[in-house]
Amino acid sequence: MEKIKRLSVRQMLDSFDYGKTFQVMGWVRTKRISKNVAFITLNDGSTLHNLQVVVDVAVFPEDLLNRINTGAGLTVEGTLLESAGSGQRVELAAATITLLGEADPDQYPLQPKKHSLEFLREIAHLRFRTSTFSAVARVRHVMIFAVHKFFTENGFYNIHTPIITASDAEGAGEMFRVTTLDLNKLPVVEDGRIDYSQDFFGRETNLTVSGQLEAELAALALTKVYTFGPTFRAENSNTSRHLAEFWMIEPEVAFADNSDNMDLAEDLLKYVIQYVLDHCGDDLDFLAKRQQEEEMQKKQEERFAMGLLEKLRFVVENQFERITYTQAIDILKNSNYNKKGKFQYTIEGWGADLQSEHERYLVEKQFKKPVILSDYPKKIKAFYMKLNDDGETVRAMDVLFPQIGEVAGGSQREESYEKLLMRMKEMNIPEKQMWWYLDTRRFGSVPHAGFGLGFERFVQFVTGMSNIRDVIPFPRTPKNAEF
RNA sequence: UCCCCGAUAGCUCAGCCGGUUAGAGCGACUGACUGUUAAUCAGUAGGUCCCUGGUUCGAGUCCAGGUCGGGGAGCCA
Repeated sequence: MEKIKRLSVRQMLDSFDYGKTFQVMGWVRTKRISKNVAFITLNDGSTLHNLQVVVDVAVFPEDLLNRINTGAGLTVEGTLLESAGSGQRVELAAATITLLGEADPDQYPLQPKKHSLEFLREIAHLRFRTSTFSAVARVRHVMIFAVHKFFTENGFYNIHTPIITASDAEGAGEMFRVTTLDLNKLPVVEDGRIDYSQDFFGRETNLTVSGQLEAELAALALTKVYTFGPTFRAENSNTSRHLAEFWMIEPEVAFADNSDNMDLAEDLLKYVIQYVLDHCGDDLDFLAKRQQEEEMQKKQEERFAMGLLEKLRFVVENQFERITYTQAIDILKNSNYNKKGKFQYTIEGWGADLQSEHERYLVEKQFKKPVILSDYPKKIKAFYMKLNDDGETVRAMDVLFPQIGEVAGGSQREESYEKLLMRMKEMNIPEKQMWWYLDTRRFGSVPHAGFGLGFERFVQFVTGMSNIRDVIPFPRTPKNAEF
């Protein structure tokens, strides 16, 4: 006997092979049972949509049908039919049903009803089974693929930079210590300090906060490189935009200046968004509807004017606004918001870092589109950023998006050995430990630039999810490392 | 880390000025129903009112401390 062909739910829904027999496997979303006929809604994650399985109640044992509840895993074989109901084009008339795994309805926490995102976060191991989280997972995957595709098509090489690092000079935040020492019995040297020479690596090590410095080393040989890896920050940040463990995309390009850097960031962001628009229609439609419902819960004045799809198309179709820090300060200082005291922090003058309310004003009120801010005062930026001729500003750039704020930040790097050394001294960076980084400026140093793009923030923007904990499967935040 | 808000049934919430037996909707369960779309209709069960201490004749309700969650800020991506 010929083996029955197995199709995914997606393939089944796309098929026109009416009358043919197929096999499908998936999990029950809902079951509706009446006297003669039962309907089982099946999902396997291959698509947002579900397959309707039609069951002749007389043919199957009552006991089996009773055990098929929301969450159960099934194999169904049957005939593909044009649906007699109006909700779907095709349906599967079941000939055999195998119950692979039961889900006791008294204990299974997912119910055929709307759940809050807060509740689903507590059951993150099961939330993949909801429409929202499966949609986010699929979109996230497509974005990952599009990132690699973009860089590959543009001549970049992907570099795996280390996750464990001995450098604590990346300057991007508090680090997580990596050690194999017995914390209850730490070896100490005479003055009471911990003897790290006995640790696994023979020195202090941490989880990386950025792959940038290593990416620079690679760029100064391979010209165009990027990293796309996990990053760890031990900051006690409790916001909807911060994670202790997140994924960052960090391109680094030799023979490039800060303007090339901005072009690259804009091109990458637009490419990935366009790719998702082209390949995730169903999921985006669902997420758009979800977001719209969420927006309706808010007060009128707090609602975001554009729908999700409208917002994504708008970003793809419009040039990002590019202004310098100095111009931004002027705009903000002369704004009605500032004059009427609507900002919590009034703009007094040049030199202070912008508050997020100021960034949001520029993006959402002034320009109404993504903004790239550049040439910040050197004292609020990192040591490796290239000093401008004015001696006061550096060639930094931040990409600001509506709703999520800073999505990327980067700069042209200081390629002059002398100037870099000077900046390291000014900012108390341990230059001895950074000998390998400084070597790049001693041997064949050339202009180069790069940036870091927070992947989860980007996924937030594309999916419209308002909390970053809902765009990564297992979020790591202060006081939370469950699952 | 700071500011604000919250924690009551499996979920989402109501519970008034402290008062006797703590409620609703959804979900679950049982039954009815000739094709349903998160089906519908009828019924049933389901509670450590977050924890510790305090005030009081009496605390879900008031007070203090804590834990956890949410929103905002800072830090940043």
